[in-house]
Amino acid sequence: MDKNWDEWIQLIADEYGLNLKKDKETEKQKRILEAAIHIFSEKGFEGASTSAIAQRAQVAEATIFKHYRSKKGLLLHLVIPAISKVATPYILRPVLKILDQDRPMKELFQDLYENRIQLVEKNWKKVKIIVVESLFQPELREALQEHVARAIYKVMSERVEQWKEEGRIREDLPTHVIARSILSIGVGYLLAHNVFPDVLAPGERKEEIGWMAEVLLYGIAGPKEKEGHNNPL
Amino acid sequence: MDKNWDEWIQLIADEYGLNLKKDKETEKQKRILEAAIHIFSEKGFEGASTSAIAQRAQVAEATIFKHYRSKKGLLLHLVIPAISKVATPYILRPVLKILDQDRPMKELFQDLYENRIQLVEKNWKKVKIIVVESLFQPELREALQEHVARAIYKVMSERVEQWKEEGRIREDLPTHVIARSILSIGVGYLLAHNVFPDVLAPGERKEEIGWMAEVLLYGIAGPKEKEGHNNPL
DNA sequence: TAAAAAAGTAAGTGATCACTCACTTACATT
DNA sequence: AATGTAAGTGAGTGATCACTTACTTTTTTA
Repeated sequence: MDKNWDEWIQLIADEYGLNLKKDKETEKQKRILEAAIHIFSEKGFEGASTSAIAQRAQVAEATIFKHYRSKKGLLLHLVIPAISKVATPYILRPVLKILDQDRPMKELFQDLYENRIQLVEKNWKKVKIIVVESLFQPELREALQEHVARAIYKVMSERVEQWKEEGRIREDLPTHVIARSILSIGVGYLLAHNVFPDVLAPGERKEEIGWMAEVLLYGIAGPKEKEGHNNPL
Repeated sequence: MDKNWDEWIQLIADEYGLNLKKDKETEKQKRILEAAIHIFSEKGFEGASTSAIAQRAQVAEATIFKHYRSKKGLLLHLVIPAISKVATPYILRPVLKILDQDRPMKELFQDLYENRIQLVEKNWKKVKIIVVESLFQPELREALQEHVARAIYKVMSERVEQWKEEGRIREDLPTHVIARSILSIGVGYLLAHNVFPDVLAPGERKEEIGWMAEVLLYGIAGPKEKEGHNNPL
């Protein structure tokens, strides 16, 4: 969340007429945003038509353009505030609170996964829009990479290195590998449950999350395979 | 790859006029397919226009419709054969060959990741099209889930259960959790490298894959955390 | 080699797209 | 109560969309 981020947002805001302080939102504006989230996430940005959004929001099509200037302006009005929030203290605090507790790592990762999975699933439509659209709009992808991925990585790697010193995490693994592994296990769960349910995701959530933390910390190797392993113990 | 799959393909083939045996492909047909892969993967299905594809393929727009009937027919002509192949002996054999070797698990997973990551990266454009479009086209998603995800899961779970008996994999973890963990680590690498490069993916591939297998098998916990763990040894 | 079939295309088609314009309505300010 | 401003809209606009038709060229077949 450096200065470039704010500058970049201001550029986008000027170009697409975002009002960054959204205190004064009309009833109809709220309906438009809700409809846009629904239809963008269901059809994708290009597949969604402004007339369909207007119809769902029960407003005239012209009203959309009055407030958001263009279809892309409408998209960014949904996406930019959401992205901004992610690296924000408000969203990041629960993570820090969890990570900085002096408890067994397993409980800690369970809480972390529980917390972030809830957050993603509650905002699944927006997340889907952001992820898909970042595949096609380079500026969005760069913003996500530079300001969200980097911020998350920073928080994670700080903790990882501290844990290494305390002997709670293996010292022989590169920090970026550990950070990516933590994320991979979580993303894998989300993909399995939200994109291909029923196949890779049969269990209860609480229990599943327990297994995730278990695998992350102790791996899947059985006794036969562990014999030869250079255990740091 | 059961009977329903073949029936489903036949239905789609009839509706969209796919010729499932693509022995007789014209020079121009190849150019159209190449152009379609390029433009679909860059702009998405809805964002791609048939005129742009025709232009890139250096053919008249009508030629596309002569061969593929509709835009969606063109998409499915790319996507269905690719999906069909995945659960096919030709594509699956290398996996079985790797998994059924009597070698240390770590070497085995390294080879598995190496092999599959190469396959995905070589076909990255097609993979991107299939993944994104399956988010928006329910029939495509169901086909992927029913026939690819299930097939992969079957192969994986058979091996996992065998390994459990041999003591090479922990017996206390549910099979689906192990299968998903193996996939998650691989998918995490692919996402990091192909969607957000430069941030989570700084190392050499060979080395990275080594770390992936290491984490998968032995976890990230340090000596302090391992003390209390119910090690199956 | 003549006829049939397939490949290929130029020039359209109506439908739908994002977006604008001219205008009315609602509301806050003084 | 008058006035300025923002909210909201019906009826368009040209551009572009996927797709068709009527036709020519190339290849295959008998």
